[in-house]
Amino acid sequence: MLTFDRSLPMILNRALDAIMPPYRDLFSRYDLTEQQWRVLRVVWSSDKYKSVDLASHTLLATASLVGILDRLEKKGLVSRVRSTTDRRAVYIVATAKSRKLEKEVSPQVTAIHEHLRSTVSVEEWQLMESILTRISAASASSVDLNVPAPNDVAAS
Amino acid sequence: MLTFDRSLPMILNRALDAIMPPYRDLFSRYDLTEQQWRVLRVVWSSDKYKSVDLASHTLLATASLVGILDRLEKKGLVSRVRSTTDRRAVYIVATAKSRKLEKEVSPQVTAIHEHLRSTVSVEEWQLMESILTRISAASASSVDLNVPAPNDVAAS
DNA sequence: AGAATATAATTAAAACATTAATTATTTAGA
DNA sequence: TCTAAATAATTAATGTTTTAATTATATTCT
Repeated sequence: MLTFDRSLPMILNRALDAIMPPYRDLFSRYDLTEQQWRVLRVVWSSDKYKSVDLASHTLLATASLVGILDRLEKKGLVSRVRSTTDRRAVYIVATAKSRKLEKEVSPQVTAIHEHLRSTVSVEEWQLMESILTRISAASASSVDLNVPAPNDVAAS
Repeated sequence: MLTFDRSLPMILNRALDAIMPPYRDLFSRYDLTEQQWRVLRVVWSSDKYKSVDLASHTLLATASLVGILDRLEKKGLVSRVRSTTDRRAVYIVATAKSRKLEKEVSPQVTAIHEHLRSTVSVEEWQLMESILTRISAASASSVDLNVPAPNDVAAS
């Protein structure tokens, strides 16, 4: 029988609960939140990023991004540049200051990750990753099934 | 080389992002949030629960719990009963109204879970669960290492 | 061209998260 | 016993999430 403790959401939340504290401790030493770090990580990976692309890569809703970007901008870590070709769009770019931060923090993040990695074998790690990826993919596509196709018409 | 996309926090967050929408859709049909559901699930599993025990079973901070319980109480789904033996403690008990809700919603939650379960083999599911549990346990204990033991004295 | 539709970013409001401080009560120790 | 420390619940302040609505600009279609 399924107990609440062993439901997938609780398994995943418990794992996140267990692994995040070292990351959060590190980030807070640099006055960053976990979400701010997530945004920076993606911004650093490319020259330019639209908010909408940031959202998909960080798994943050665009509405949440607005406030996070406001605070990052206020700290001088990113700047917003209005696109000239599509004036609705805004590009988010990393500042020199944030590049310095990246060099300082990234190695420490890597160290935390390596420690996590070392707690199980390489094979187990890959297996876990592939299983979770498969469950995720299956869920995502089954959600899509509930969304009417472009030319779909309600039963009538 | 480690890419951000494949870090454990992102793998876990992506999985949660993929699997939660069906649960959230269901809960919102009953005007419940995910966290409210989590609290109810635990409250239903026993006659009495102190806030502090609810926190550990739901993975919610006690400070967050206060507001969630306020709203559940306002909806008439739980009530707070001050303990007579320890007047600091408050027991959270399920109301008859919330028991009705349980009977209606639980089967649908089970259905979502079974669908998730069916996307991978039983062996894979068990493996994933055990690997994540092991990583969680290892992280939790390594966090403890940074916390002074009861009789610990700072190096001097 | 002009109207309907779509898209990008933002705002608004309610719920929740996180950290630190506070209140009330209980327990432990000198 | 009386005080210091621990515990249970709460409050406060700041940051984030979620859903829905809004603004501005682009695109599509006739």
